[in-house]
Amino acid sequence: MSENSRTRQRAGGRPTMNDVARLAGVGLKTVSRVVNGEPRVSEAMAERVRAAIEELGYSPHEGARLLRRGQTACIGLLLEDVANPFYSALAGAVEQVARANGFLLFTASSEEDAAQERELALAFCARRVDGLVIVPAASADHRYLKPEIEAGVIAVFVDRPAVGMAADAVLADNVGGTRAAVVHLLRHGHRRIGYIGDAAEIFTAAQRLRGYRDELVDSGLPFDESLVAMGHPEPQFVHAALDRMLAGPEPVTALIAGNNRATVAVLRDVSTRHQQLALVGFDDFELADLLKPGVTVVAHDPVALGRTAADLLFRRLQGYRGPVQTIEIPTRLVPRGSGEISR
Amino acid sequence: MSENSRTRQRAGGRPTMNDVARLAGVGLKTVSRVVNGEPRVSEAMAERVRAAIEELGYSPHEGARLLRRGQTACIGLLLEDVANPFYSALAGAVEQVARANGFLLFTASSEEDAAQERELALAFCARRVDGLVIVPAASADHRYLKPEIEAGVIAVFVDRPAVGMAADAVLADNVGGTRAAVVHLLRHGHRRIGYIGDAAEIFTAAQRLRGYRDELVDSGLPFDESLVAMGHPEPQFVHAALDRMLAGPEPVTALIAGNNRATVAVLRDVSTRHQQLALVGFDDFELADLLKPGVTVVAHDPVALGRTAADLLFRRLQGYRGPVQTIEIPTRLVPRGSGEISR
DNA sequence: TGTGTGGTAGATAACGTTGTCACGTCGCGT
DNA sequence: ACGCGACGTGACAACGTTATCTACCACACA
Repeated sequence: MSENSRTRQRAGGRPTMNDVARLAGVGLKTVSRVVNGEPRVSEAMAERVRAAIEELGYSPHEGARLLRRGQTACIGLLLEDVANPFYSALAGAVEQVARANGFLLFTASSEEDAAQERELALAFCARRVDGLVIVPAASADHRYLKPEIEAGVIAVFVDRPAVGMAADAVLADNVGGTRAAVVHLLRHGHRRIGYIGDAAEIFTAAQRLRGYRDELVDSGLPFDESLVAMGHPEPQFVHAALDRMLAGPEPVTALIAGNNRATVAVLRDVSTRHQQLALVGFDDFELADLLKPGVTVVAHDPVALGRTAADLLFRRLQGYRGPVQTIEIPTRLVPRGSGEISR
Repeated sequence: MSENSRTRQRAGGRPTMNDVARLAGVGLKTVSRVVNGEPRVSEAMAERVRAAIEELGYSPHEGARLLRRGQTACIGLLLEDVANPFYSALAGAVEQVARANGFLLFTASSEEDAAQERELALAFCARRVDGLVIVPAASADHRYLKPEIEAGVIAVFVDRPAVGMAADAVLADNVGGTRAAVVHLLRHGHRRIGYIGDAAEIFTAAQRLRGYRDELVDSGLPFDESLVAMGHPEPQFVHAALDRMLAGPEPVTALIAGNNRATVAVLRDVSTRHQQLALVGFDDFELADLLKPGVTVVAHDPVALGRTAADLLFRRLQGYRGPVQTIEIPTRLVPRGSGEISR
């Protein structure tokens, strides 16, 4: 008992394997064997060790174990903003896969800032995560990751591809998504279709714009710059864009919003106007069906995105050495009313 | 050069401080001093070391450093489900505070399962996180954390208090919130007010129910069990509850929904019925203002909740030794129309 | 010339694990 | 009786850092 408490105090904090060994009167390695369930330990020894563990309340120091072992059983997830429902759904999926593989997950938000992304990614690497799932910040250049990847870190990019470097990526079919949106609106008779998207240096924003333009052109319609507004979907920005598009002799009769933020901003703004306006949003969102009219969207699946990326990461961690790949997750147009308003 | 590459290969993976020391032809500790910016290193030495670091692409192994130092500069965040917008907002706030303090953040979801919560919390502790922010799962008992806390881990509970143990907690004013909701509905002439909340063993659900009951009773109205439904707010559950409450000679004319999920479920269900029903939801949510009518809610502030909890955690990590405390974050009724429907 | 003194540098021992190896003790076949 | 695996056990080094302590040098001072 006094032996016990003396032992416990020694470390100041937690009991170590050494303390257990001393208390049980066995060798250090024997404790290690018992803790790890290795064979060739006599039942008598094992029992003594277990008793000592119990008495001291010992729990193994994972950090030390993993230092020795050379891997950490952690992955890092870097996204733009956990608080964005799209990314939090993605995060939930990654987390689930990580847990299923017995890994813990670091999470951090780059806040769409390339420097912060880099800093956080390198902080993860300094912690020697085994892998990284990254939603790149706009205008980031990922060459900074090369040394880490050469050192063995597995990186998988989601939603946006790596820049300056070949790396696995899991992307949504952005081009196909806006193409489908345009087709849908054309089918309902619209010929003047506006587009409000996020800042053009964001990969997904650029891709979606491309889908919009390509589909228009392929349909024999002009691509009119004045019907496009790219920028952070702040209320003022959206308001000004709508003012512009709805003015003049040929106002737009339909609008595509490039992401969930833009869609919401447009809905807010339009609700203060009198004009009827058909709308298709990119990204599905909760309650889209409860608005009047329901909001037609191009849905893509953040959960599939996250799960697929994490699965690929773990396949690589388990030794899969296939070539760098880009996986595309399909998008799907969900008609709910707002896109079906006819001219 | 061949020395260099041989050295680099040695570890199989990354160069270590030892490799740097060897290449620079200096002692191990000198490298350590340079890396940590300690004084008393001659400029000549420092320069040689920096050159070697550069050449090898060395980056320090944070895990090893922290093993030696005895702390990890990590905290763990445990919540019900990252994908729930309420919790992801909370997570974002915690993450921000962690980053501001130079800490990394582990995130995991308990999925409202006490066993999983325990397992994850202990996994965090095995990684020797310095602190823990926990949204307890329903019917969890937190005595399992006692040894960890005695060993120095700081735990702060958010949204729901610890069970079986005194611990810091940051809670919303749940009782006050539903009281305010009841007052609001009474003021608009309602006398038959239903309540649909989450499972009764969830702390917040119980508290909110209490506020509802207390305010009714204080106002001289009867508390009628048949107007209350507590359970997972699945569509069928909500549907059945509404059927019951809206039937009979004295149907409810107003309803309080106990959380964001319940509110949404109620909205969906009500939209398929003909009856007019006043509604106040607990938890604000995006687009609540865009629905027709706008949804009146009792808003509470997940960001304030998370930030306050994390701040308290870090104050304790910095040595603050005040008594265990419970901080209550106020709630605020936001009238938007759905609660203002008169009888 | 001996002696402090102050500033550098490195050897060595930790931190808490696990892997390698060597040791002793069986039981068994020859 | 002897060698020989198989088994159980523990000493020891290693993982990549940091802290402690000692050694060295140069210089100023008595």
